[in-house]
Amino acid sequence: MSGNKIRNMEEFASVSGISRPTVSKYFNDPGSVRDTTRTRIEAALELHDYRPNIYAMNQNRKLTKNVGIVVPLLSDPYFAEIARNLEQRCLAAGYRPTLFSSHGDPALEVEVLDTLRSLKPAGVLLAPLGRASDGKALEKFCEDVPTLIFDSSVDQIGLAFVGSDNFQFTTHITDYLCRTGEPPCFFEMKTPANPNAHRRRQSYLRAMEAFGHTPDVISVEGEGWGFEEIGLLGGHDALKRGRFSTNTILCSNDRLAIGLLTACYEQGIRVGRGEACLIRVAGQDGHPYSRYTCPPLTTISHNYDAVSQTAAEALFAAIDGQVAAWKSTRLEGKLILRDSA
Amino acid sequence: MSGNKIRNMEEFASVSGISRPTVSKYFNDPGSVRDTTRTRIEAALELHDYRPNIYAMNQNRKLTKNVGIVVPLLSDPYFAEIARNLEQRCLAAGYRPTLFSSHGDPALEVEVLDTLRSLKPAGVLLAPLGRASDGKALEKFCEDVPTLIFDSSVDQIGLAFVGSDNFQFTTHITDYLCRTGEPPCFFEMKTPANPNAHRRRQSYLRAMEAFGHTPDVISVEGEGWGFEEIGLLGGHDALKRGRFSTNTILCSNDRLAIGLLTACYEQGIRVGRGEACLIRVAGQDGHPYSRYTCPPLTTISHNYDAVSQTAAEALFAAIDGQVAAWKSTRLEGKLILRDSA
DNA sequence: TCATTTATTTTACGCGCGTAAATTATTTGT
DNA sequence: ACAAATAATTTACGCGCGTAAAATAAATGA
Repeated sequence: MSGNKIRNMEEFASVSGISRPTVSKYFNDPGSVRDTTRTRIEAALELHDYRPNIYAMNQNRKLTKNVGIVVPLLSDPYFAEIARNLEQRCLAAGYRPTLFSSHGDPALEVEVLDTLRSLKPAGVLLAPLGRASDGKALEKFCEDVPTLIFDSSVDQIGLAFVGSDNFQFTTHITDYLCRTGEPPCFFEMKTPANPNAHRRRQSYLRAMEAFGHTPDVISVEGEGWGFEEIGLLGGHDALKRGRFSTNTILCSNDRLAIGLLTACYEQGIRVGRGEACLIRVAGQDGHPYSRYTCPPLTTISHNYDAVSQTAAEALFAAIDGQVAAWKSTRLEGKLILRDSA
Repeated sequence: MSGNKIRNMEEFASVSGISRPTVSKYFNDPGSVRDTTRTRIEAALELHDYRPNIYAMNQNRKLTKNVGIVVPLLSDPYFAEIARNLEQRCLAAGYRPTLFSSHGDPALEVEVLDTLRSLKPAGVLLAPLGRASDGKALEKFCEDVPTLIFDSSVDQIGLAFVGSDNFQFTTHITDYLCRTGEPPCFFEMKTPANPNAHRRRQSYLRAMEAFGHTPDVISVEGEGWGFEEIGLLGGHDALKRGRFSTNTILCSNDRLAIGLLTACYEQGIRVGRGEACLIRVAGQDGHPYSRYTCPPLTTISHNYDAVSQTAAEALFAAIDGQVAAWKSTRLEGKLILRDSA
């Protein structure tokens, strides 16, 4: 930690009594040098706090240790949470993660990929914007950089896809709602940003048919990623116009549900499964804030840990040279019963 | 965009008919070359999509164009929003921002600073964890790297401090609450992570005295950054034990208020300013989700734009060599009246 | 037009490290 | 103790660019 300043690896090598190439080897993989050598290097490291210049390191390395993590919207706690999870797995595996957000903007998404390209990352964990993404740009990027797609799938690009099983999600929660009360209608955005939304609608329609009920989809207007606001405005509108055909509303996602709950509140409509409640509302995603809505939101939650782990491990395996055919992994969600439905 | 691949600046210089050092100059500052030269370079750029190797660039540059943005917890939408704002200002100013989160962990905060150091950034925008931060480490970092502290101040370190005026925040909203109903009691964490919390409590005490009311502070247990959970549990406890001396509760921050609102809901206590409401609840911060609580939360909001702008501009000025004495800028918040109080 | 200012080119060097090949030292197995 | 396997060292080169100094060219001004 103290001692005289070390300028470069050459100097550090000489003070530690090891040759520079060996020191270089150590920093690239501490396990690749002999125990006694490692001990001596680490002892010297304690005294002189030297760190290799990462720019010089990455300049010549065919493969950097960088991993890019890209999400559509970092201010969405769902993505923030999954990004955090992925970040820590990268660190644990010895990679240097860098976080990027597309901020809901396809042009920014392309810029992020461009920036990422110049970082020469060993791999990228990418959650695309979805429908609005520049498909060509994504595909080209995936050809150049080992990329694992997560959360929302776009064709068969990249190394693999890892996400949640939206069919299972919606089927499961629809089933629950049917068994415990009136069959639900489905509250969604007319033009969702995310392809998962389509799967959820389809799955709702199928499930309702399978259960012998008549489906009813309420698609509200609204563009962009301000889902709560869209749910709020669309909810107000639908409530005023008596658009909900049953007392149970399944929302396409939790953020929409959060907005709808606020609309219900503002119209004095009590939500929940109690006696005094007029309607039931359920969401999908297991959003970090779903616990704190009023009433707390019944939802079906992503398996954050499993999604992150599967995605990260698949990427690391690919980086390590383990070739595998493109594969789509969709993990099941878990029903979280709360007071809203 | 198409054309044959350019390997390095040498090749790009020759295809564009300009010397390499001039091309290098262009990439460091496009405005520093003659118009005709710039035009020719940009024309060549259209044809050959060359991008300088950032590692080679940064290796020898005394000052990179990197700017680090560090927040205590990126999954908190408040920090996510301010980080996004800062990020875009950096990009607009021609810097390369990189986002970091301490994830509420002092050890991680130190690690982040260590990582940042090796990035040789031109400057850093740092929102410290606060009380839990390793003060020595922060101070040392600020000596080595031009750092602007924002959100929560720690001594007089770094280039300057930019944040909100917590005294004004609390005084203002306390005043509002007193004028419109019963004077508020104050709901806070006993051991808050953030020094702003102390300022808010102090300010509440002063304001109450100034207005001739008796203050009442409810400090709830709970460690860490799960404020909603702390507000929920502490709220339940305080409600059960009749700890609130008035019908008006001012929370130390919005996330705590979100938890408290959920506790109220779960105990069947109607919140708001209407006839049927038993208590009023207000928050502080202008959290992105405060609009969607039930009832929507009355709060006093940070001036996100002004804080970001002031912070970013102060850092850029310092990077440009404009020396200025250490200074603390605290911006006023704006009262946002909603239904909760 | 000529001197002056400003931009560009040429030349040359170095940054800090990766990496490959050949050599030497150390460990391991028997 | 000796051969074989493994690790470390020496030597040497190159990556892609920044940057400084000197020479040259172009723009500017009177």
